[in-house]
Order: sequence, then structure tokens, then C-alpha cells
Amino acid sequence: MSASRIAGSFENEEFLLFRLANAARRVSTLCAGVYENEFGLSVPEWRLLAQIGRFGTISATEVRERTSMERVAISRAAARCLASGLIVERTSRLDKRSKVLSFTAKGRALYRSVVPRSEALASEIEAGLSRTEVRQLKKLLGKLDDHARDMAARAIA
Amino acid sequence: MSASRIAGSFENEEFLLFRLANAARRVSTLCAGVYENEFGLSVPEWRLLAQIGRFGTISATEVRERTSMERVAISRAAARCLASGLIVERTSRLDKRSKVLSFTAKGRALYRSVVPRSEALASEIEAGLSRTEVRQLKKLLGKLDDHARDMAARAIA
DNA sequence: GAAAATTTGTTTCAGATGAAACTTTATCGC
DNA sequence: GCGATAAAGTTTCATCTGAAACAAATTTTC
Repeated sequence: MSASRIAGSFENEEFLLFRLANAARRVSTLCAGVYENEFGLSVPEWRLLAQIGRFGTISATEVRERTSMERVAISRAAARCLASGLIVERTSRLDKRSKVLSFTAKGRALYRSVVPRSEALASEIEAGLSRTEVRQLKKLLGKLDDHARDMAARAIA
Repeated sequence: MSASRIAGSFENEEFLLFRLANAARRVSTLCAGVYENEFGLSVPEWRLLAQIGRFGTISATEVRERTSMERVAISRAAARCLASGLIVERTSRLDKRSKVLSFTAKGRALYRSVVPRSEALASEIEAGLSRTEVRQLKKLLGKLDDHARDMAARAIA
């Protein structure tokens, strides 16, 4: 069949995009279920809380720099965490556009309970791979992300 | 600060989920722009066409088995490709529930023009990594996906 | 020091997405 | 063969998502 002759190398190796999309969707759905069912958190909410947990007090921009989350996602995650009383925000004195986020007692307590579960979940997910493979995979994903970011930046410029 | 002491190993290594989500989002957005701007195709539509290109005539279920796409995504991609005259569908004689999909002349021509662009795009994206790293990454993503699928299946059962 | 441009964060809108209900056809158990 | 169960695809609905417009504050430029 002519169609398949045309395909060339495309035929045997599936495009990285597709594998990446599949793996990300699968892992994300799995984790989202756990965070939602056990803690009532969405993945972006947990991502935000994890940053506050690490850095104590942090602005949305700092979260973005550290996680590559989108502005909108951070804003929405923060709004929901505020509404559920997990965090408080205060306008920064240095820059009144900026609001710094920090835990309430309730938020800190929740964070403390999520961390071990999150680690256990990561272990479960990574259990299909060896330690070396996990390290390798993270490294390669980081490299790919960096390269793709460069490409996107160049495309815009 | 007590919050950071709690974090433990979580502190240094970013959770695989997050890296995966970042890389997938970045690559997907990049590719979606190319397919959309240059061919008027969404990623799921291109994924579907790629399967028809490889296998000639194929049912939605076979597409799902081969790509891990969701039923709904396939159904919608097929509806749009039908509407834009890229494919036709015929009820299978063997199973009247099933519809087999195949190219129109227009669809085949488009497919032929997308394949080389898709390969070039893949090369560009993979250019940040060595050949070995690309192979490794694909392998690890496949393994991770398989393991996560098993976990999800076990969670339901 | 005021106008222009930039940055921070929010909101809006339109399209994407996924779970669940649904329709139709096929298969299983008896 | 007939009722129950399952499978193929579609549709609905409620939510998620991202791009772009937006408001407010800051920085830059002249």
C-alpha cells in the first residue's frame, strides 16, 4: 500500500509527542484521583501548596519561575486555596501589584499530611523503573523541556 | 523553617509527575501550533490520520488499541475529519456497530504533505537530545505508561 | 515628572476534555 | 431463541484550559 511506504521512519518509531502525551495523561489522571479523593486537592493546587511548603512565603511569579506553571493556573489554584482556607495572601509592601502567599494553620497541617502520601505515590509510580532509570528519565524530560522552551521562544521572536 | 524540614526527599527532586506534565504541555503546545497553522489539524486529528495512513482502513477501536487515545477523542477527531472531507466512514459488514475509516483523495494528499513536516518537527524537538537519549526516553516513557496503566487498572478492580 | 511601556495578577470567553448516560448491535448463558 | 450482559460509538454535561483582554502598579524614557 502506498500510504505506508510514504510513512518512512515514521512508521516504526512513534513520535515522541505521542508517547509523552500518553504517559503524562496516564500519570496525571492517576495522581489527580489520589489528590482529589484523599485530600480534595487538584494537581495545580497541590503544586502550589508544595511550593509554599518549600519556601514558606512566595509570590505567584516566584511559583511560576520555579514550577513552569501558567499564570492563570496559579491564580486559579490560589483562589481555590484561599476559598478553602488553606492559605492567606497579603499585598507585598515592596510591590503592590504582587501578593505573597503563605499557609494558614489548616493549610500547613494539610501540607504535612500530603507530603508523605505524595512521596509514596511517586514511589509507586516509579516502581516500574529502576532508580537509575528514574534519574535518567527526569534528566531527559528536563532537557527536552528546556529545548522545547527555547524553540517556542525562538518561534515567537 | 519547619515546613521545609518536613519535605524530606521531596525537597530536592521534583516529582516525576510535574516534570512530565511540563514537558508534555510544552511539546504539545509547540506541535499543536504547527499542525494547526500549517495544516488546520488538531493533534488528535493528526494522530487519527497517522493511523489511517499506516493501516489504510481502520476502526475506532483499532485506533484506540494502537494509540491509547480515548474513545471520545477518536470519535470527535473522526467527526471533524469527516466534516472537512479528509476521511470517509463505512459501517463494517462484520460488525454493524463498528465503522471503518479511510482516506478520501483529499485526506490522503494532506497526509502525504503532513508526514515530512511531522518528521522534521520531531527532529527539531529531538535535536536537544542525542539519538541514544531519544531512544532511551521513548523506552522509559513506554515503560512508565505501561506501569501506570497497570496501577490504574488495579485501582479500579 | 509625565507619557509610554512593562509587569503582576485576574477575568472573560471560547474551545478542549473526560466521565457518564445513551443507542445500537453483538455475544453470552441458559 | 431469548433475556442479560457487554461492546462500539456518540452525545451530553460539567469542568478544565489557555489565549487574550483587562486593571492596577511599577519602571523606563525622554
